[in-house]
Amino acid sequence: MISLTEENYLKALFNLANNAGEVNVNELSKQLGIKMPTVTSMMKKLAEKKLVHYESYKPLRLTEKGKKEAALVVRKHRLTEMFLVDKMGFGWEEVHDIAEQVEHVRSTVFFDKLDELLGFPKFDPHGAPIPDKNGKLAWISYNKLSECHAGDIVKVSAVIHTSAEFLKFLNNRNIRLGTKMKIKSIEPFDGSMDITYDNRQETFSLAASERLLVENAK
Amino acid sequence: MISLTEENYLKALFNLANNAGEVNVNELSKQLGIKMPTVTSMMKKLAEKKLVHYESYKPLRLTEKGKKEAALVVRKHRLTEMFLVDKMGFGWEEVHDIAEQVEHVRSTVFFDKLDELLGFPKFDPHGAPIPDKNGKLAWISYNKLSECHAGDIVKVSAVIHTSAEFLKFLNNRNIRLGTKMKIKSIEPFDGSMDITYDNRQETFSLAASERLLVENAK
DNA sequence: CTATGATGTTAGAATCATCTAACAAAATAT
DNA sequence: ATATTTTGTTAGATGATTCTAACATCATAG
Repeated sequence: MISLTEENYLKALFNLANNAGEVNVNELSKQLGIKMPTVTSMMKKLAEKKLVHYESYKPLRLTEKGKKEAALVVRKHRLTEMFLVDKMGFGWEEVHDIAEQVEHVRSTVFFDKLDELLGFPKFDPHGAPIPDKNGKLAWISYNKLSECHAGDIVKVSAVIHTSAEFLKFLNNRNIRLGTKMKIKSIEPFDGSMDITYDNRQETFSLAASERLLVENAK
Repeated sequence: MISLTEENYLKALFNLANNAGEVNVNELSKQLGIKMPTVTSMMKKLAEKKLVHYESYKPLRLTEKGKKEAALVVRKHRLTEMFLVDKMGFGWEEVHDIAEQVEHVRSTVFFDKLDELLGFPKFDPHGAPIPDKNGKLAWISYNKLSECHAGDIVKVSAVIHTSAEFLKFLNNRNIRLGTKMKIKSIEPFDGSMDITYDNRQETFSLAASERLLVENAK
């Protein structure tokens, strides 16, 4: 049995993992708001349970089992977010904190029902993919807006590290998933971008353009 | 701040309280599946927090503050049950365990939204009244079916101590809230009742008739 | 290539919710 | 009215999750 606390560590590991699947103790500690020594001891415990590969002074990695369990928590989180937005009428900036709580409900039927009522969605309201019941994730490789070039025409596909502040920033500018935009120019000094979309003109800082995932829109 | 554990104790006290508002340590212990010494120490803690009146060897009573907090937990539970049945399509016998988990979500907006989507219901799927946002409960005095007499015509209004087994028992006999029934006769030996409704004829044991609350239906 | 700062670990303590064993009070039955 | 059973309390221990203080290792900037 995986406790609520353990679920939170697994989810954080899953979300923080880089391409190599590695996470530092320090990062994890900051993400969870829990001191490093506590994290270390929890990692030892999760290693005992074969959920994490742990070696002193080495980066943390989820085992296959750990990845699956983590993905199932993420699944519950994202299904919940989707339900809150689609069926209950919440804004995409409001749902993270609520889903953070609902995700710990232990009832397979409950989440199966959410899934069914939503028509088995593949992505959550922020464009993040929803793992399937086996913890498998259909990865689609979007590009960061920040890595695009002047003249590119792209479509907003997902948002990363979604904070309520950033989502409100997007709401204020009327940007949502699917918004098609053209990159007018990029300021070499600080990487800020001039963008046009929907007859609007906005300038995005690098901080913003790094958090928007886009697809080519011809 | 009231912990999840404390919420469970408060809710159990609320549900078990007799007319005088009293609950024994032993009852509470059985209800929660927690040993008596643990209950005693939690009662001292809740007394510190002014949520319970506690005196050694005396029955337990919620304070006014405790009653309000307990009612707010019950409110969350019953709103959730209502939502699960009305908006998500669960059967009334399935929802208790799920609601038991969802009720601990800490988000006022979430439950306000449930309330709104449900049209501010006054009763849950089992006929139990839903406390308002101030913890106030519109008590309606139904009668137990077991206290009715031969010849009475009554309408099922609520179900008490709803266990999944009892609710399935009712489902199997096609009994739901609003079912109108006539008491044909009562067996003096064991209190079992012969009942007719919807062109059916059934015999109810005392155990069953004590758990159905009814209103006079002329 | 060492000094310094950042990162990670160990040791020990605190808090919460739980338990068992032993004792005490209250209720009940003879 | 005493013995027995039921109910309730005290004392002390356990496991989970967290902390702080002190120490160890790693990474890096001179």
